Amino acid sequence: MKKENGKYLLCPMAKLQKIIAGKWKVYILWILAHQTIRYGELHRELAGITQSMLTKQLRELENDGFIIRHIYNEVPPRVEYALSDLGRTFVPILKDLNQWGQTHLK
Amino acid sequence: MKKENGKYLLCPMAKLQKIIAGKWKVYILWILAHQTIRYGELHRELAGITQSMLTKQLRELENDGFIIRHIYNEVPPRVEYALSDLGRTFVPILKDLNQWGQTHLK
DNA sequence: CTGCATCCCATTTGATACTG
DNA sequence: CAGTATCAAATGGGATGCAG
Repeated sequence: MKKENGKYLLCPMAKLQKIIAGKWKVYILWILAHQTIRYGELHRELAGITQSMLTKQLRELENDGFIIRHIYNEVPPRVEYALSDLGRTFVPILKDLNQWGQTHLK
Repeated sequence: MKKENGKYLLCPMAKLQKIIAGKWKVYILWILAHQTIRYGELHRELAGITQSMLTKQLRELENDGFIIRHIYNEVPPRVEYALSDLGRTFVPILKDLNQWGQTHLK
């Protein structure tokens, strides 16, 4: 590992950590990694999350550039969420995390 | 991805997420990934963390089986921290996270 | 040097009700 | 259906002082 000014280069981890720090972020990304999904279905998959929290997490992921929100002008309203290009680059890591968890956290 | 009872298998991620959720956990692991280190030096590397917080995080990582605490009966007291076998299995993921951050979070 | 105890604040998360 | 608003609760994190 490289050092700089005698300190470890922790910076690259900093932003990344904030992304996966939330209680639901990785779950949301993990679901979106496999499919585009509507708000309502996402809410059902994430048993336990409240609507307000889900909305908040989705907004943050959107602002961080990880996901894309597609609004259809229909009645009833329909909104779909999908990974962005950036989000897709993160999928291999999600798979590794999942694999590690299955292997080591029995 | 496999489903079970109509829900995604999020469980493997659950415990893992709690480990990396803390504000300092990944940093501590990242430093320990490269060397065994004393409490004091770790405290200096992690600029900004308070002693009580560092102690707390180290205890949690120890309880989770990620790190090992080695106490030397000396005066002045000396305590060294190192990754456990389990902790070392997590190093590749830490490297991937770091690499991803450097690539995508400029 | 290592690290515990106490108090305190900020942020995060949750419960509930309501709306276009 | 897909949210927003409001309030309450839990948690995380920090400041400070003390101790073996």
